[in-house]
Amino acid sequence: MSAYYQHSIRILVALDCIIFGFDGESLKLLLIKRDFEPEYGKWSLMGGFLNQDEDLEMAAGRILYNLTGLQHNYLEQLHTFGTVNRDPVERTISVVYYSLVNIADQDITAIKAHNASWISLDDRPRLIFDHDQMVAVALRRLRYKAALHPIGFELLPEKFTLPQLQKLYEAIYATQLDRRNFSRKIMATDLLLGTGEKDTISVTKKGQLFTLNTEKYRKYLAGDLTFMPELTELMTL
Amino acid sequence: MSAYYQHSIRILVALDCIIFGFDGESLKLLLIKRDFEPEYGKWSLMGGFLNQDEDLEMAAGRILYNLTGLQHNYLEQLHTFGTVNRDPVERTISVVYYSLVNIADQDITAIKAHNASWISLDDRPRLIFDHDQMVAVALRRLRYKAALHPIGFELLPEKFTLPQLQKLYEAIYATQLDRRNFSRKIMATDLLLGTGEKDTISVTKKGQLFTLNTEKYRKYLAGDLTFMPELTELMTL
DNA sequence: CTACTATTGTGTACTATTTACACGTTTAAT
DNA sequence: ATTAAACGTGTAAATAGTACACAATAGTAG
Repeated sequence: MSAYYQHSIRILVALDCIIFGFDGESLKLLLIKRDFEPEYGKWSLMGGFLNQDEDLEMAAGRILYNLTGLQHNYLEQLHTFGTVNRDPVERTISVVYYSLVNIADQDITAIKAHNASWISLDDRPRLIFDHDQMVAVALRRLRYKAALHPIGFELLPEKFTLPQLQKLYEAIYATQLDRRNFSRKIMATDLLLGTGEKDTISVTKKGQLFTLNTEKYRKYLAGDLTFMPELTELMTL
Repeated sequence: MSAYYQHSIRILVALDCIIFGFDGESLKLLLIKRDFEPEYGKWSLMGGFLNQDEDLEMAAGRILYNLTGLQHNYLEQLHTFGTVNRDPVERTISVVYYSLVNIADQDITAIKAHNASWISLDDRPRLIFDHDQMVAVALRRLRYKAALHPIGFELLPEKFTLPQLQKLYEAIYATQLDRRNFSRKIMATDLLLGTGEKDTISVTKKGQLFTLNTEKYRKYLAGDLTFMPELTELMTL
């Protein structure tokens, strides 16, 4: 080993996951009430430590899988937090990922086993360490990203109606959107395929159910097309 | 110490800095030709290891300062790279920052001492480890960010002309912009203050020199205003 | 010192996009 | 059958973006 490396310190590398969900009304976070030390009894994000033979992304996926039973979700690295005293037990840097999941797909048993629950962003309790800061950064990133790329769909079930999609965007940006303009805008992207089926939930007129046009969707995600740039104004609200 | 922490591994945390500059013609990177091991003689980004009592951001700033003699530059965390075998010597994760500096302000002695040079993005040599990937991510981020926030100014001297600013944007996005529309667009942001002075470089008609309206600039950076959203199309080119 | 060239500064018409707003249709409950 | 709530589609006005034209300035060549 090179002398260059010899004198440097080795420290703990944690991973924390911010897991967003949407229940049709408000944006939710999957948080755990800790039944282990340190900070027993307090609320925190789901986390863990990096293993020896594990890439960062793999580790984040493992933690997400353990908690939710979900794999192949939208998972993106957010930021690395490394203030000296952020973890009072031992110097630890935390690589934070955020994930978008469809609440309906979750594994309830796994979630209960971890003492986790879905909590509305607005009602969330104070979290341990710098986890509140992590959530704030994640929300900003979600707004940033969802304005330019159609990642919102990751939060919805396979089939969804236009009003559902609109409610989601309104929840993300904490704003009201014009139903008619929203509809035209979304339809112009060619991202939705009508299924012919009708919504079963709505009490009055039932909306048409759509699925994602996955081919177009991939193009948008790859960045060949941008989505709703006019929302960029709301990114940092 | 908690048993929870006991079994986890501790690993090396490196920092690498991607330093962008602009010489009036093309975007440049400050790269070092390594006169030390490992990978002696090859090109790489400027990097180092995290110290015990150092925040991540401080460490990145230290590395940047050591190389360029510059402080208080634009410095933003980019991404953390942690593939298992990214560093063949020992498992290391690298927290990567990117910085925008005004080439004219640099400390030439410090740069020479580190065997560093400014290299055009287009002519850059192959870099060690995963540094090429880091640069690719940084360039994408720069394009993303510069379309929505006026960070480009960080690359220019205190006083600059409109044509200089335009050349910068053309370099970042590898595109041609209409001079007249660009001018109107920039002026509408109210970000520039005319100094009355004239350019000294230009051979023919000398353009007016501007400085940043720092008050407006801060508002834009804070995200209260967005900059050139129509460029978002070019973000991922 | 005049004509020429390259580059800067400002203006205007045209097109596309966004926004604001209206009316008819469907579903279920009374 | 009537009513209320929510869906679906349309259109005009305002805003923003694009394409293009011409005059002014500073150096250079003859």
